[in-house]
Amino acid sequence: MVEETWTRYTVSMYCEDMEMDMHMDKDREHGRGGRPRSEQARTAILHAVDDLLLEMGYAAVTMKGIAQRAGVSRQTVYRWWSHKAEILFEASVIDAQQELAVSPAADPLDDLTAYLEALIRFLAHSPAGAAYRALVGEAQHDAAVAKLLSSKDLLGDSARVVIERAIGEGNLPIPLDQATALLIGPTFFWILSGRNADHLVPRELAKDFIHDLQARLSH
Amino acid sequence: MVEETWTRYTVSMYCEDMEMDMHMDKDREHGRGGRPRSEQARTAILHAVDDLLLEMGYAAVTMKGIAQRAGVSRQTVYRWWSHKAEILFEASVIDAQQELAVSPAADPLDDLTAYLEALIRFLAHSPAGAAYRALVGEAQHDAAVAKLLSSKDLLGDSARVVIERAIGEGNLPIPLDQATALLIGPTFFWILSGRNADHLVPRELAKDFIHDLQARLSH
Amino acid sequence: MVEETWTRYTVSMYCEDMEMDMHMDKDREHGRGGRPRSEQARTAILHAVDDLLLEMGYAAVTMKGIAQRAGVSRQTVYRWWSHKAEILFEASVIDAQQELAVSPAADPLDDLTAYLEALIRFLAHSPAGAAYRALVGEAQHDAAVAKLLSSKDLLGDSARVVIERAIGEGNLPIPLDQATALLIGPTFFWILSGRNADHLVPRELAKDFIHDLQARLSH
Amino acid sequence: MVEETWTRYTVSMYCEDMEMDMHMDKDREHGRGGRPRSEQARTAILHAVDDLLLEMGYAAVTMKGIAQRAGVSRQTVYRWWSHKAEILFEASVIDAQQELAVSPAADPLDDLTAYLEALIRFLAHSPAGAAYRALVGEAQHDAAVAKLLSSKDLLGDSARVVIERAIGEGNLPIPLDQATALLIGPTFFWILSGRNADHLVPRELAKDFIHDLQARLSH
DNA sequence: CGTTAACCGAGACGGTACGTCTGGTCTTGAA
DNA sequence: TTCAAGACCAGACGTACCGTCTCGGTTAACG
Repeated sequence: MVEETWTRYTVSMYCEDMEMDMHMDKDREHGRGGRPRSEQARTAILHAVDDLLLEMGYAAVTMKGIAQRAGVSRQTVYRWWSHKAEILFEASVIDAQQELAVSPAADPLDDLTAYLEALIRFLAHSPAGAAYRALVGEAQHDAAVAKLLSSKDLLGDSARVVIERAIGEGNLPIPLDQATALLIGPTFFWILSGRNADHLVPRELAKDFIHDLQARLSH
Repeated sequence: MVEETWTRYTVSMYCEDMEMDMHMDKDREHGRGGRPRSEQARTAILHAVDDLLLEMGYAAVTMKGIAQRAGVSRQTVYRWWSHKAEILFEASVIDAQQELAVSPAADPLDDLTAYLEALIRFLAHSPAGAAYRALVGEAQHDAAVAKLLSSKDLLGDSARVVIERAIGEGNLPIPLDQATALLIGPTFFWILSGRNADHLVPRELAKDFIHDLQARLSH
Repeated sequence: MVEETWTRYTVSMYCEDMEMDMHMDKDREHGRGGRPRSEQARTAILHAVDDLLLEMGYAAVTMKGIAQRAGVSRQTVYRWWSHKAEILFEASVIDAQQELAVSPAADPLDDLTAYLEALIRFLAHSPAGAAYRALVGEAQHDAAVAKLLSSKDLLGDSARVVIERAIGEGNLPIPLDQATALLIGPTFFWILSGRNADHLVPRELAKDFIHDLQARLSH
Repeated sequence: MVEETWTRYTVSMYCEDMEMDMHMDKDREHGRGGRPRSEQARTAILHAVDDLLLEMGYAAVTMKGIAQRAGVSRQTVYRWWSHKAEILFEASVIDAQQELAVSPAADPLDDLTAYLEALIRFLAHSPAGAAYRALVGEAQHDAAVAKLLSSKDLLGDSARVVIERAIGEGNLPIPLDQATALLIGPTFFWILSGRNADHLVPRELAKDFIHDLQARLSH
């Protein structure tokens, strides 16, 4: 099952065990009468956003431009998304989750290193990462975008998974949230402050993270 | 020499021992004849930007709005600054530097803790910090702003000063730049990703940083 | 036969002795099978137009607004009327005919005066008259509305009846059509050009009309 | 002197003895600073309205369309005119005045006949007349347009001139305004109600008008 | 002590995105 | 087949800001 479901103005992610809900959703939402939403229009819009971001840059990602590129009425865009940030988010979140999900490694250090490599690749080189950085940027001066972003903690979630797997939540001397900040923070800062991502050494950063935890344990 | 040029002409900091330079500057720039630049207009614009950002939020910071608020012609704004990012930067950089400069403490841990407290205060609560976060945001999808920001590494510079003072450059097992990322990163990520700054514990973060360095040394 | 067709299907007046026709109409239109047209929807729409015109003004008379107000689907409106002019016409024509029909008076001058009074009341103060003026307005730049209006010469018909009764067609020195223009024209112009209807003196206008005819006779 | 003057959002007509005022107007309006209004843009817009009305009909006369056709920004149109009715009015009023001004004839009957011929030509066949009819139409359901039209009584003014010349105001048994309604009314009604203008006989209408006045005098 | 060139305010200009609105059409499921 | 509901495309609405461009008027160093 590859379908996604959505509700008006919210973004619902792909989830295997959601099939049943989807049926209910559709029935509830569609509620008796009315032309059903055009799946074609929806995907055309999401693709248009992706394409525009890649080809023309963030400045060209415009509600008007999206509609034009998607061959869709402007009203249709506004009907389902309030801001371009919402479209951008929905268009990139699936890719982002995939790019940030790393398969487990035997060694905890390898595991964390692999994750940091993925994180760097995502933030510095991936289109989805570019969208994400743009959204983080907007969030700094737009409360609506900030709320949108906080509704789905992409980076935090992905880091939590890896940390739990590599360290084990029971072994953590600090709350999981703070651990994610220690793991992600230096890389996040390095890239968002415009520094060269090639100078980052994932394995060293992973080691730093482990040393932190060990030092905190021995207190 | 403490001065740096990053606007079309010159950004003059308010340092007493700079008067002479300014004279020279003026002479050089001014060519022969002509009305000199109005210092009154310049400060009015910078104050207008500050005020607008505080009172009306980032959305109201508009070239048009700035000019109106400053009681200045739109042309006069464009004559001296290309983007609103430049004005915002110039308007907040002095405050930022002051807020990020902490007086030395006896103990390295106290020193670092004091710095992190200042950093948190700056990023999470200060108007200048709000401006800085907005600029970092813009930089994610505007190369010009990115270049502007990288011309004056506010956070990096301030951290470097403290690290050198607390640790000593000779004692560092890693390049200074990477050390700043370890120190700043977690806080930077925490705040820019919209988390509650009150949950940060500066002293623990400072300890983490020191442990990192010690662990690296013992390798 | 009192019925006239001018909409796509049929405009049915509310006359008791028309029931049979309606039945026939329905049968004819209905073909075989299918849900019959909802009389409820039809009257709801006509009433909605009336109400909107009165309460919100002509600008609010919108196909969408009519449907909403009538609690009816947009499609249902379009199914039976092409333009909003058609609905407006159908909604006001009955009222208009009643308002323009004056009971005979003993004296020709009284008869004509009574008619002109009704005409002024209709054009200047009646809701149906407002609708009619709006339609005349639209007709100036919309051929379809012009054709619609000319299909039912409300003013001309009502004037013809009165003139025939007061003067007698045999006594007319000019064609009936031209006589109606002489009778109606000054009032029509006065009101449609935005002048104050209170300044009109129906009895004097009636006298003018009679003098015209007498002068023409004596030639 | 062929220039016109204008003030913001109002229409000022051509007037010989206005030269002096114009100077004052320009000085006053332009009031110290600011780029002066582009006469080129203004005439381009007025011509565009004329052209669109002729070529594409009233439906195509759109603020957007006008701007596009005139090669002018939309904002520039809105800066000087609120409604498209204002532009239409300003664009056609000069032509209208010229078309409705008839040179005096020896005989009063000839004078009035010539005027009615001009009136019929204007209302039924002239582009300026088409614009005028459209405006009268809009005025029936738009108070702003009604006010605009009443600010310059095109038809009334032209008729008054002729009546005064042909009859003499002293000889009128009724107010001048009412006389104009008697003269214009029948023709106005005939054409605006969609009847064939060729069936009008100006000389007979002129006679009717004269007979009216004579009959009123002899009371 | 007048030139003169760059400054300043005001504000009109062409462009273009914004978010909303209506016009018509189409597609559902129920009656 | 009609109905209510409502999504669809198309495109005009009026507003806002962008960056550029005239204007008339000011001002201080230069000659």
